[in-house]
Amino acid sequence: MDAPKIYQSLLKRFGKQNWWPVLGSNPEFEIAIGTILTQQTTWQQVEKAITDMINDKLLTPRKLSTANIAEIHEMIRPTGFYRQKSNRIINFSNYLVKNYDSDIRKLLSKPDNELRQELLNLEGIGKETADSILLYAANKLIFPVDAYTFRIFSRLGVKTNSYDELQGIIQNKLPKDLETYKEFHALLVMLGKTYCKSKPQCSDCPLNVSHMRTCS
DNA sequence: TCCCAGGCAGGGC
DNA sequence: GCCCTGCATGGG
Repeated sequence: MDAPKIYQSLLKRFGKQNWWPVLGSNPEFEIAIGTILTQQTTWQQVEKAITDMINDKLLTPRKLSTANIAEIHEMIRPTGFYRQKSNRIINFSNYLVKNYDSDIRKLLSKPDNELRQELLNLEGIGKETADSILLYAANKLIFPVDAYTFRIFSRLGVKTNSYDELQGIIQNKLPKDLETYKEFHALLVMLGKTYCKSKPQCSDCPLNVSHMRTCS
């Protein structure tokens, strides 16, 4: 059972997920900030924080780069790790102001490899966050590998803890199509939340049950 | 009460 | 390179 078949099963079971939801008028920047805020938390908390920032007209590189840090703390507190995340989004905003005239699209229009490496050099942006920005904000054919993806593929027999290896396996099998990439990542998260927490919950799993029962 | 969430960085080895 | 820990709030 490889990536395209898993994708079809999940799409049939859960339907389209329509990631990445955007609430304001600067989609690319909002998605990038969202990828930082959503680290190790739920989307519901991120939505609260983003809504607050939009209502206070704070969600622009210039505003965030000069805002009172205490104000940012209050806005994003629900997402957890708020002191680290504040520093990360301020640093990212400063970077855009200084190097890209506050226009994230100038950064996102760079070649894939160059852009990815540049994102990885920024504080608080690791592989999954960088790849989420590449896929959802820059519309590049790059697949983000998250903890659920490791867990699900491991239970299906693809046992690796190498991000690059699993990403390569998925990208080699998946149709080269943006919507497929975006939906498959979102669907894996949906499957994981529903059936694949650290303790196996395999009953009624849309994937092959005998495979999923080999959970560890 | 305990576990978990759409990770990352830094240290030890 | 891999493994561990701190970071923090909120919901089930």
